[in-house]
Amino acid sequence: MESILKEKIREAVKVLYKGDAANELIQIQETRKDFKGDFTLVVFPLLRFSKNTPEKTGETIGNYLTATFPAIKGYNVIKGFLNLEISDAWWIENFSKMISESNLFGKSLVSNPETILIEYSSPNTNKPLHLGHIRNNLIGFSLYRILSACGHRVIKTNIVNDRGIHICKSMLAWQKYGNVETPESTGMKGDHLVGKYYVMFEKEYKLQADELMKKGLDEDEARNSAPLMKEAREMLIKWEAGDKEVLDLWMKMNSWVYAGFDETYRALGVDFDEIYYESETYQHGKDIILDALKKGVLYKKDDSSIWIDLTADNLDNKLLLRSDGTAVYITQDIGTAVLRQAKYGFNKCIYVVGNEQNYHFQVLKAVLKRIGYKWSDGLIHFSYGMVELPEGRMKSREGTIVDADDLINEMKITAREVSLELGKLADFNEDEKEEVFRKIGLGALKYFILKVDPRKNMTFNPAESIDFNGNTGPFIQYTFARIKSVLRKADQTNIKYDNNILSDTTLGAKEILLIKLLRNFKINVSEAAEGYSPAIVANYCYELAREYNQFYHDFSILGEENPSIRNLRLALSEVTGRVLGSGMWLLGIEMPERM
RNA sequence: GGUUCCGUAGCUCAGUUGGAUAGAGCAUCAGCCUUCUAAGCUGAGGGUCGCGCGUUCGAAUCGCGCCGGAAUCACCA
Repeated sequence: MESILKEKIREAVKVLYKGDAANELIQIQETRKDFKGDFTLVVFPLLRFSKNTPEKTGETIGNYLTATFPAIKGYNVIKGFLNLEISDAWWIENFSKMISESNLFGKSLVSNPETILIEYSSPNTNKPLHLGHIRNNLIGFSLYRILSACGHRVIKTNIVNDRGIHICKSMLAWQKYGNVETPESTGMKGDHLVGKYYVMFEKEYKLQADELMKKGLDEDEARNSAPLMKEAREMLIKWEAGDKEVLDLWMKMNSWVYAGFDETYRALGVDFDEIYYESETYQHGKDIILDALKKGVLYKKDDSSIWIDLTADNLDNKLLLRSDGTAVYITQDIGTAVLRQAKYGFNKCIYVVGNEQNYHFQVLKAVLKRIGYKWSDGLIHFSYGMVELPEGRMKSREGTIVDADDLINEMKITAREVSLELGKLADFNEDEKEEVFRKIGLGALKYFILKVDPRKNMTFNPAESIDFNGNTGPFIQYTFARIKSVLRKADQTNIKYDNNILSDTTLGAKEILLIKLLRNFKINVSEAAEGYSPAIVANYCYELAREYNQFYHDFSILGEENPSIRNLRLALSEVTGRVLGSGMWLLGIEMPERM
């Protein structure tokens, strides 16, 4: 409609004022709720053609449009704003198309489909996943769905940080204090078991360092010479040298962790097409760096460490390989990126990684560019914000880390409590009930996190996250369940709706409002894709649910006497349900039929 | 100190190609279930959009300068 209107207005300017209005001068927007009308033309930019007052210009154009364009039934001018009123018949025709549409997002939204690789999750194998990972996973997975829905080819990948000194720490602690504990023997989830030993290492290590400081060493010396730290370093050297005993232990403990991660991923409903392991890609990164050194892009210091000078890019000199030849963090990212490009030939590679690593990704991009990879322009660091608690940042030292598994369980428990209290599922069996509780608990958690602009830091308030009223996932799920209930009842009473809404059906203001909102779905999805923001979809779903609830409250659907109006209302309900379901699906949120 | 990001109601957040009287939810107060699911709906109070200057017919939105907060600037990952 907007584009047709623009065309008509352009024509009006030509006929009325002999002017040629450029596209950006014709500003159409939806009329604000408190004014009469559907679409509004901002007339200020057109005054240069009319050479008249804003009011007079608005009236002249309004008259012209009403006379020549049947879809416009009237207009009013307030200050410099021309509010156009659209005929019911036009809305009905528009809505009728939506009813029969099978694909609500429209895969054809994008004219140039791209191959997009998306990396998210990126866990370390020494600790279980926490709240920060949850945000990361949810954003990454939702972006995958949104970009796919727009017609792109999207590959979900994960890079697992499975090597390094931090991994050795948990291995060493397990060896020393573990009493050969296993997930089976303890009943603990593997990632939690390994995490326990990582914490144990840090505790013992700190005791040793404190002891040495009492003996007069300064902090750095104490940290470096603590026996545990020395042992961990020796273990890393053995690992890099391929020591069988160390490798066996490493593989055993990592396999415990992976089993634990898989469980958490399954609970969250996220997955990957390909998982990369740092232990498999860092060597490739080293080769690339050594190769680039030969070409003279990099330089070697006297201690034989390898560096790149990025001062021309407004960055620093950056270390790429240590003096002992071992890899640093960025080494593996270089290797991984090259491997991925070779395999998939991506147009874009989106890294869903926290904003604390902004500098790292600037460097990564600059390094790849300097080495000569033109595709490095397609690397995008999707820098999402930190999750903080009401009392500040999560700190492992203070034990304020919110564990992912715990949180998911708590959400399910809360959902169970609330549901049982309301007692609407009396005829469900236990499994069916649990399934609903799961959907609601996870829906609440996912929506709570995804409704916030991903780029901003957010505060996670546990008390608010378990509130299922207002702007929450369960509110939207409830609206959906309510719609399903109406449709079931319609079915039982043999009231069928059909696609043919009579064009002379009278529309109420609320009904027009709903139609307008529904047709905005696609626009919101493509905006979410362009801006990499699931929050746009989340907030859209909320607005639609709220609007529908008002409509539901104000009007009877099944009780409506006039069959064509009843049919329209049923169709509105059905399409609203479909759009809510699709929108929430894009966020990875499941919708219960009843709750 | 350099770089990047952020600052909107008591709290959590929406709000951009600059547009009309800045919106929700939570919390507080007052109402609505004999009728399609009350996890809902209606109403009230609550704002110098951090501060100042500038650009413009028009600024929460753009520019500059302050103030406040976060992240980062490792031979850690």
